[in-house]
Amino acid sequence: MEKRHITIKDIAKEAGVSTATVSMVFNNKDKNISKATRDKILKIGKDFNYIPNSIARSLVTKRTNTLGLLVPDIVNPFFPEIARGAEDRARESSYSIIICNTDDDVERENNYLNVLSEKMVDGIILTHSANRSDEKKGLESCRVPLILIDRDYDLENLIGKVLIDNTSASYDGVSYLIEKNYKKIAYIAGPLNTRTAKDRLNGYKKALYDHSIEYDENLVLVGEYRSQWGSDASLRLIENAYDIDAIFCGNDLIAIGAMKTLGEHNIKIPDDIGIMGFDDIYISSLVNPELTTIKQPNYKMGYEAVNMMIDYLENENIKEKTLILNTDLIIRKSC
Amino acid sequence: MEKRHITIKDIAKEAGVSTATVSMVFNNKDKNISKATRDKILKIGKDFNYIPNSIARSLVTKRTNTLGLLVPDIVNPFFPEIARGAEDRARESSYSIIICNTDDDVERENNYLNVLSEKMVDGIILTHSANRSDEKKGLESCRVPLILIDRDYDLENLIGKVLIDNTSASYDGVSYLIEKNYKKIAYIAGPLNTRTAKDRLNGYKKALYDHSIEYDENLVLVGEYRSQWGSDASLRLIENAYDIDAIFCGNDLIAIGAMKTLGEHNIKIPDDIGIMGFDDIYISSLVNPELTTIKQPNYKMGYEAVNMMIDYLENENIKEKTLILNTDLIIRKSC
DNA sequence: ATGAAAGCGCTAACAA
DNA sequence: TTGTTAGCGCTTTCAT
Repeated sequence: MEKRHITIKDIAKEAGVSTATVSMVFNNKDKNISKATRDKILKIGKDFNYIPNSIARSLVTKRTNTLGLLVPDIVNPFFPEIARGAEDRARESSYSIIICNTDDDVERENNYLNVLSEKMVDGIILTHSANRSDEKKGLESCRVPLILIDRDYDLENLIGKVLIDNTSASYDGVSYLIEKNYKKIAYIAGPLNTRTAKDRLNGYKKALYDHSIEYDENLVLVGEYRSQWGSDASLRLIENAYDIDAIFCGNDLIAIGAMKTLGEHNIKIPDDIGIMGFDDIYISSLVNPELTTIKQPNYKMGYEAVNMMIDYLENENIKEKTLILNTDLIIRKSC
Repeated sequence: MEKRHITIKDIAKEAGVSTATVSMVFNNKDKNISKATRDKILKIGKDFNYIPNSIARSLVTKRTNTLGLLVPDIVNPFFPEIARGAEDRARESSYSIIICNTDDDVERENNYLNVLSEKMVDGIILTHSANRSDEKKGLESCRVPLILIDRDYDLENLIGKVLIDNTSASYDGVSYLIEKNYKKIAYIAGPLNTRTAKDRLNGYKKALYDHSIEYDENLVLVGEYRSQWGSDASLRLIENAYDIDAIFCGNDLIAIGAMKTLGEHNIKIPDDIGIMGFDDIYISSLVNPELTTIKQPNYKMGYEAVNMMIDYLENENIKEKTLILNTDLIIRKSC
C-alpha cells in the first residue's frame, strides 16, 4: 500500500535510456525507436507493473480525456439513458464521464461548471437548469467547450446542441391516431412551462389542422407529469361525457394513469378509446407493453452529444451545430 | 477562447508577492499572512477571474478529489439511486464521481480499474461484475482504495463493503404476510444464481419455519426478473389450483406481472390473494402504488459507501468495515 | 509574514 | 535512434 509508484524515470533508469524514450514508447510515438529498446521498455513496464500517471500527462498536454455531464437528476428515469449513451460514446474514444446532478438549481449548476473547469475537463454536456431563465452568467463565462442537450437555450460560445423534435413527434403521433380513424382526440398534457411541452401541444394542434379537424380547447387538459394526473384527467373526460375516441398523453406516466382509469370504467382500449403517449421515462415498455408510445431517443441524444464534443475536440470542428433528433413511434397493441 | 489561463504566477507578479503566498491564500492556509496581502491577492484573483488548476495541484498532493463508481448499467433502474446517493455524499465533501458501466463484463471492469488508477482517483466504489467468479486478478492488484456495494465478494485489500440484508428482508416481508393471516404463501423467484436471490429464498424459508408453516417446494417457482415471468408463474399457480392465499415476489417486475394476471382472472387483491415484492427497480411506487413492497435502501447504499470511503481517505480510518443495510417494508393498500 | 526553490510525473522541442 | 532540457501549475519545506 505504501510503496512508491513506478514512474517513467524508474523505467528509464532500469532500461538505461532517457525518460523521453520511455514516454514515446508508452505513447505509441514509436516510429523511430528501435524495436530492441521498445521491447525492453515495454517488458520492464510490465514487470514493474507500471501505471502511467495521467494527471502528470494532463498537466502538460492540457487534456484530461474527461467530460462533464450535468443532468437535473440521474434518478429521474429520463436521464439514465442519456448518461449511458454519453458514456458509451466516451468510452469508444477513451474518455471518462464525471456525472453531476443539478436538481435544476442554478447555483449548483454554476458550481459544477466551476469545479469541472478546475478539473480541466475537456468538455461539458449539459441539460441546463429549467430555472435558469436569464441567469446566464455562469454559463456564458464558462471557458470549457459546452454542448446543450434536450433543453434548448440561447447562448453564445456553444459548440452545439442536441435536441429532440417534439413538435413533429406529437404531430406524427396524433396523425397516426387520426389515420387509424380516431377523430376526437383529447390531449392530457403536463405543465406547459417548458419549450418541450409547448412544442408537443403545437404538434398536436398542427396535426389536427392538417387533417381538417377542428381544435377544441376543452379537450386539452393541462396538469402534471404524473400518473395520478392521467387518472384524474381521463376521469374528467369520461365523466363529462366528452365525445372522444382517443387520448394523446403528454408522457407515459400520464398515459398509464389514464389507461388504469379507463380500465376501471370498463372502457376498452383501443376499441372504445385509443391511447398514445410520449415514452418519456421508459416505463411503458416495462410495465404496459401494450401502450403505443412515442419513444424519445435519449440514448442517442447522449451518444450524439459526446460524439459532437469529441469531434470538436479532436478535429477542431468548430462550426456550431444543432442536431435535431427524431423520435420513434413504437406501435404496439393498443392502437 | 484562445487566451492563456491565469495562474498563481500571474497573480503573484501582479500582487508583487511570491507564488507561495498566493497558493497559501487560495488554500486557506492563511494563519500568518497579513490581511492586507490576503485581500489584495483575493481581489486580483477575482478581477482576473482566476481558476485554480486542480490538475497541477493533484500532481503534487496526490489527491484528485475524484471517486470512481462502477455499476453494471446505469440504465438498469436499480442503479440510479445508488449513483445519486454516492454523488450527493461526494458533493458534500467536494468530491466528483466518474461513472462507469461495466455491463457485468470482467474485462471492461478491469479496464476501468486501470483507467481510474491512471487518473488517480482517490477511491473506487464497485458493484462487482456478476461474471467475475474467480477472476480476481484485476481487483486484487488494484492499488486504489476499493469499496464493494450490493454484491458481496471475497477479496483482500478492501476498505469495506456496503451490503443489503436480503435474508432478513424477505424474512420480514413473509412474516408480515403471515401475521396478516396469509398462511399459504407462494414464492415467485428470479434466477437463483446470485447470492442475493438465494438469501431471499432463505429468508422466505426461515419465516415459514419460525411460524411453523411447512415449506412446500411446489410453491416456489424460479424464473426471471421480468413481469412476463410474474404473469406466467401466477397463472401456473392459479391454473394448477394450488391452495394459496398470498404470493411473495422476487422483485417488483414479477409482482406487477402477477398482479396483472390476477386482475385478469378477477382475483381480488388483497382479499383473495395478498401480494408483496422487493421494490428492486422502483417501479412499484411509480406505477402500482397499491403494491406492498420491500424497499431497497439503494440511495443509502451509495451514500454510505462514499461516506465510508471519505472517512477512510480523510481520517485514515482503516479497519475493514462491512455495513449491512436494512430494507424498509413499505405498507400500502394491497396487504 | 513572506520568499526561494525543489519537485510532483510527464511531454515535447531541439540537439546530438 | 536517442538524450537533454525546459517547463506544465501548483504545493511545501526551509529560510529569512
